[in-house]
Amino acid sequence: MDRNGQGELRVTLKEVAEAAGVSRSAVSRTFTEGASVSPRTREKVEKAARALGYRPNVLARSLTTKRTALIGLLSNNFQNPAFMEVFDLFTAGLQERGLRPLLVNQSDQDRAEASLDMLMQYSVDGLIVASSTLPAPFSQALAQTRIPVVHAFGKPTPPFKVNVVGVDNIHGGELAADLLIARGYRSIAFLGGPRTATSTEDRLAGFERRLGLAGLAVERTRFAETYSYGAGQREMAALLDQGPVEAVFCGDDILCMGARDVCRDRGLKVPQEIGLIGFNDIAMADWTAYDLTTIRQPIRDILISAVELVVRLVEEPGRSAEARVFPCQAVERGTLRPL
Amino acid sequence: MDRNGQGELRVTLKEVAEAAGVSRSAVSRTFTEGASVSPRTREKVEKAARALGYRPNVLARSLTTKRTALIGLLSNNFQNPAFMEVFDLFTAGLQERGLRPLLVNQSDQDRAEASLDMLMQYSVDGLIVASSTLPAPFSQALAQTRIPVVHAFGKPTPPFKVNVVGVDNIHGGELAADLLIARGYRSIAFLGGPRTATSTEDRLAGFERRLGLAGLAVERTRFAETYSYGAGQREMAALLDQGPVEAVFCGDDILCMGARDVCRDRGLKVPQEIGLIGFNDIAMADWTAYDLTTIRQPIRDILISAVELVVRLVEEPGRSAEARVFPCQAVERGTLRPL
DNA sequence: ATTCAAGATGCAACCGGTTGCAAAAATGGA
DNA sequence: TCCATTTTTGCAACCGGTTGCATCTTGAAT
Repeated sequence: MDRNGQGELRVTLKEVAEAAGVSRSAVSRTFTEGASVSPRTREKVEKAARALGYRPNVLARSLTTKRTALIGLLSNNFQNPAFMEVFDLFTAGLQERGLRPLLVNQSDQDRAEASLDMLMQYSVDGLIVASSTLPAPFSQALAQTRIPVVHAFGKPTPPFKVNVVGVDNIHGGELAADLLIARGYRSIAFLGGPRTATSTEDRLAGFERRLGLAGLAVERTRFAETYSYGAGQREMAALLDQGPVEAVFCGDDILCMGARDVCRDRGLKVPQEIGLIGFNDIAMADWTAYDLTTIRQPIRDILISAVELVVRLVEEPGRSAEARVFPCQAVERGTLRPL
Repeated sequence: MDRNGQGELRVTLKEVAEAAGVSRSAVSRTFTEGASVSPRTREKVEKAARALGYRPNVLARSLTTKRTALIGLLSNNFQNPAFMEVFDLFTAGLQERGLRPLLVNQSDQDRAEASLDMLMQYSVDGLIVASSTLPAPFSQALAQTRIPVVHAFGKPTPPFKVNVVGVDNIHGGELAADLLIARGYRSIAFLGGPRTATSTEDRLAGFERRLGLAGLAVERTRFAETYSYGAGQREMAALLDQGPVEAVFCGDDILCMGARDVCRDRGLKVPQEIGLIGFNDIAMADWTAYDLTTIRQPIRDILISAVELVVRLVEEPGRSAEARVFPCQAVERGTLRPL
């Protein structure tokens, strides 16, 4: 008795039917969009339901409808405060559409198939993976299951096997290079995120290419193993220890904030003595202690679009994969010297 | 056909039973802990299951077991980057126990009963509310449903009707006062979070009481309407505009960071010209740009305990409500002048 | 008043599992 | 080897809903 603390209190379809003096089907139909019920029956049912405090059990329903309205939300960036924005937009976007986010914390890389397993067990209707660096075994396993997936912040790379919404990181890297070139920086370093992430590769590739066109080269590169403040500090310290540079392009704002703080600690004036440029334009980039010049990624657009896409995929399973890419944009604040 | 993109691929109990040449019950039993199955049957079933890629449908199971292993996670702090820590610990803690977090973004205050409705519809086993300021209609509605609830970061106040795990905010306020008194500050202001939050009240109450014992009083108080950097900036600016103070106790680290930055912008040296003390000791408090002296709230302990408590409540529904309170602790960094 | 199509209703089967119960099989002791 | 126990197994009912189909109403048109 009363195993789950709700026990006898949980009102079911049957009880409402009895109270209203109609069949169970009638009750069910009252609560399903577009079903055929006479106003009089509906009236009776609704009254009884209200009186009893009836709430349809979505999970039982899902058994026959094959829809749970559950959307998996998988991320490995739980250390990154910037991701709060991502979660906020995601959950809000899903809720607006009557969907529910089932969160998966994939911070420890190994348990990938366990995560997938559980997502399947809960019959999520769709899955959004929010992570630039999607572990390889994952995409494979993912392809096995026929769950609609959209990879937010992923790389849109033909042939499009998996749905992606993100930005053109190569272009982002180019924008950063343009800015540094315009300001006359010549001795330039790159401090990126995880080396394996395609986003890191692309940002660096675009950056190098544009620098190359201007007859410049990246003088030194370092890669942080995670997107975290501490990692940014460590790599920046190491970078400076290897010798001076005029400017550094950080592959992520959080890294850039760490970097900026080691400059601060060492008495290196930004932007007078060293220039810094980040990537993302997270909310904190605007904080006056940092005031980061950075390459903006339209996070909001990406997330809204990702939610919209996953919903569409659920409704239209045959749909072929699609890539949606948004433009980056330079936003100038105070970490680069003026012209 | 193939409505949800998984379609015929989804393997069911029945198919496994047929493949293994046993009854459906046998299959069910091999997948339920502690059921009676002979090694030989289990072997056959497991083989068939593996071959077919069978995954039990947790939702169908929940129909009879009355357990979904879904734990609601409700918060209204989606703007606060500090909450990333909270989410990380929560999701990790739940996952460890084979539970799943169903996220609810309660940022817009009004839709409280809608959120509850949906939590009931999904038959969550339990609910964790992570928010110091639990909207009033909420606690009432919550009491109606018999869902086990633990209110993390809430106020443990007798008679304990609802489970709470948090800290003694009064004591926290006292610690802050002690620190300021010891450093000889005399003209002191308070910059708190939402006025309605009991946590704010308590921190201020403890703070004032201890100041009073030392013959001091809080000179000015201001309340931010949200826990955000921007709100901290605004209130600090307003506070300074009202006239100078020697030190300010911020009811939250995020507010304190905003406050510190308006000092920085106005050329007010911290801690030489003004002292600042925060509350929480979030990860960012340690960032060298801020280096906040603050009152530490043992977030990790609170969250681990909250998860553990909700699990216990699910297992033992009759259990009477409990309050778990952890101690605060002063952590001294660089925003208060030395002795 | 009669006819007929459209709409409303209930029955019963089903979704993918679990579980009480009784029968069947395995085990062990004498 | 035989009998009493214990374990294993399958049957069938159930969890809380949905839905195809056949039957019954209803209302409009004639």
